[in-house]
Amino acid sequence: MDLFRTRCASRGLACTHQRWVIYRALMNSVEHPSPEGVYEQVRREMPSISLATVYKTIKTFVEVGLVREVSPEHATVRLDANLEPHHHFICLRCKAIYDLREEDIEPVTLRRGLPNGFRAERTTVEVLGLCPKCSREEQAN
Amino acid sequence: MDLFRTRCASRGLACTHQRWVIYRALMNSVEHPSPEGVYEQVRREMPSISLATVYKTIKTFVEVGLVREVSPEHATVRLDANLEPHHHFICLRCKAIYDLREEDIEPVTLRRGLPNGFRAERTTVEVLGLCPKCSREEQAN
DNA sequence: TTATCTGCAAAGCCTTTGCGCAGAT
DNA sequence: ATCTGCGCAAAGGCTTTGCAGATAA
Repeated sequence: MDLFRTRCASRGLACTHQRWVIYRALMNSVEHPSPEGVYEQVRREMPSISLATVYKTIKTFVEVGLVREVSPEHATVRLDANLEPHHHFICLRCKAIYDLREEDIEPVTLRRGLPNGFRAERTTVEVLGLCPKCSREEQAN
Repeated sequence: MDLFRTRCASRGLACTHQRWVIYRALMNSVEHPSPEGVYEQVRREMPSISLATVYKTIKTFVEVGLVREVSPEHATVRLDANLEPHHHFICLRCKAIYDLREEDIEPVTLRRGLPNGFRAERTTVEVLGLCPKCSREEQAN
């Protein structure tokens, strides 16, 4: 709680009850909830909270780096007619997606296997970085 | 074109001009277009096509396996309060996301480096499969 | 006290759906 | 000829926004 207070202060955020409850919901969840899921959870403790507040708060948290989105790099649906197994390079700046051939990446191996009961089917690797164009433009700044 | 005709036939799909143009747009694009992007592209050749048709066709193609979505495994936004570098296991059945500790996965290495001009910043691995619960339920069927 | 935040309701995407006509088999 | 697919417009989700009252600093 004090930690949360400090973290808000250092980012110039007001430490409100709503934000604290939402933050706790995020910290305590192991299942990577959706905004709706956060809302459900928070509502148990604070039935009057609005979904809009949850969305706004999540956005704020992501912006100040208190929370991350899972794989949000390519924001909208993207299509791939290449059905061969392969991996992707995603440009963090322009969101372009490039194919990486599977042979170009060392096979991913799990060091101690998955926890009991989990069954892996396939593995994909996302390399995040800057494409040539964005890399150049970034340097120009 | 004949290949496309065959592929449609084998899946019981009518081989229409619209589908052919959309399929070509997908095959010829290297940038993993969004549905909007496909629409833009297709419209150059067929200005009368409707966005709804593009969506329907894409959905059909994905269903019959002619095309894939890039990382559609966890359909909606998912949040992560764990800011440490780590990877994810995604259950293909229930879409649950579990953390995999970074130390449990061999570091990903690029066999021959990225093409010229690309700069990598970080790499994330997604292991796709079945979680214990879904694994059990799948076997029960 | 002043600036920021919350809740509400309305608006904005993106995507899907229903239906009648057109086109493929 | 029959069945499937297309285009249109309308509806459906999810997410964002504007504003007035409430709360933190």
